[in-house]
Amino acid sequence: MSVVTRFAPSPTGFLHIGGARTALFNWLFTQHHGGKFLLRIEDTDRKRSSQEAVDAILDGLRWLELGWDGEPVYQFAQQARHAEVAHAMLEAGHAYRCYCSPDELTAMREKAKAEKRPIRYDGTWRDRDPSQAPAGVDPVIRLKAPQDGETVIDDLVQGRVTVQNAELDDMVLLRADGTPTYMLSVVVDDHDMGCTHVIRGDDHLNNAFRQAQVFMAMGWDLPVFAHIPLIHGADGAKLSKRHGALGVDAYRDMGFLPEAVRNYLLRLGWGHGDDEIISTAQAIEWFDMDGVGRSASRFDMAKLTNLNGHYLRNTDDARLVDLVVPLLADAHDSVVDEAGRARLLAGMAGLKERAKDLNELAANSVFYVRDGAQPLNDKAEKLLAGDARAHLANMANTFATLEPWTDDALEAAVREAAEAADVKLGKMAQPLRAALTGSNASPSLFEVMRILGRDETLARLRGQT
RNA sequence: GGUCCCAUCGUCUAGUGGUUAGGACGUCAGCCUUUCACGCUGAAGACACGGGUUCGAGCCCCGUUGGGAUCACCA
Repeated sequence: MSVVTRFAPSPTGFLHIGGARTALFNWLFTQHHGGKFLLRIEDTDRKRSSQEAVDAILDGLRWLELGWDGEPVYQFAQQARHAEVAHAMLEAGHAYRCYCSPDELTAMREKAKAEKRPIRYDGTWRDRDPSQAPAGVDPVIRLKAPQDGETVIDDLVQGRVTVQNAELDDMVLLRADGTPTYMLSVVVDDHDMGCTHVIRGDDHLNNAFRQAQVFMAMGWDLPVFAHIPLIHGADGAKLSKRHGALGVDAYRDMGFLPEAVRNYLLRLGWGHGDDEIISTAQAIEWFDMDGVGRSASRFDMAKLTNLNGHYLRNTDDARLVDLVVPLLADAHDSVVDEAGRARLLAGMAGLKERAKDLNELAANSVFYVRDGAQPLNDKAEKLLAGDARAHLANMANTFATLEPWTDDALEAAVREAAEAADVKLGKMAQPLRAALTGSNASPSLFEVMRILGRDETLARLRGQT
């Protein structure tokens, strides 16, 4: 039997990091087993669903490179089918009409709460004859759930979980207005889509029991469930916007690479021995549910950042240039021309060693693409205080006739000058760096000068004197 | 509150009855070095607690404590 999984977000907001991990696990699971990864948009809550959210989720999945099979299924469009199943259950005696008003139900709950009894529907209409129905009340259809025995879920992550049927009440399948509830829709859609595995957040574990009852009432095969633990914020509390429950687009904007985010999310709650850096191909080969832990994990921005730095350093220079050029234009007001692009490409190896994310990479790259005297940051300003500018002028004269224009020759010239002036190399090099890059930190000074070329180097040095 | 789930360094985890409890991120120290990074070396740092079972328990059982999820005509 071929594996079919689905990712089923509600389009009520962006694709947050927890949803992204759920999608990743579903995707990896199907890639590993050679199955199909389907997408279902659970848009039955018309008030909270929006097309913008659908787009954001799709964009997020695309950015993470988690491709799905076929067209997304929109749950709202399946309404008639869901209602049909509810009526079939009614016919078969697995469901019944309930005429309780919302007020009555509220009163029922209040009473149960006051008496410290479990809060659940008391089955008022379960065995009552429909002839006793009050006039003018549209009934809901409730599941006629088994009252004795227990329901068992053999969960791939949580193990065998059992709940007494007496703990479960008769949930609503079809509302008074004839629309299906989520609990019904999920089951029907999972069945109709042929899902063999349902991999989702463990906030759904409790729902699984009632959903299992619907599957059984319809005589359908139960999918294999895998409820994966939720991701918490750094403080251990539920993920909130303050610490990571951002949309994946926010991580893209923070300059993270999709492969770094995937690797991080994979290791959050899943392990394979001591392995940390895991390529997507390797992940597909290794991934399975038995490696998934059962406890919630905390989101750690520092580790994501570290991983991102690793992937950045191992990314092809040309791809990084392509990623950085738009950032230079947008955030640094520097439109990159052909010459700038060539410098960027030449300097990228040195640049990428020093950045943790694309934004930092772009910021550190600006000096390569902005011609002329560089604006100085505070530390660069200090480096050029005192007699430093005089050294600059001397060095410029030396460089004017230096041959060949190579890292080694450049370094030799600067070392010689430092010796002649009887100062340490740093004393000579740092002011040069400040003038050339506008900063106190940069890639190798000699590499910078080589890439900038003689004319630009001289222009920048003389521009500061 | 009922039900369900969870519990190894600050964080992510390895560990399935016998280990000096391992790795990674982070932290600290040092090396490298023209700066900043990278890299390298080293250090500190954990089995929540209490009972069992066993020759022996981080691993098995029970309880306690702590955390989480869920209890709608939302999804």
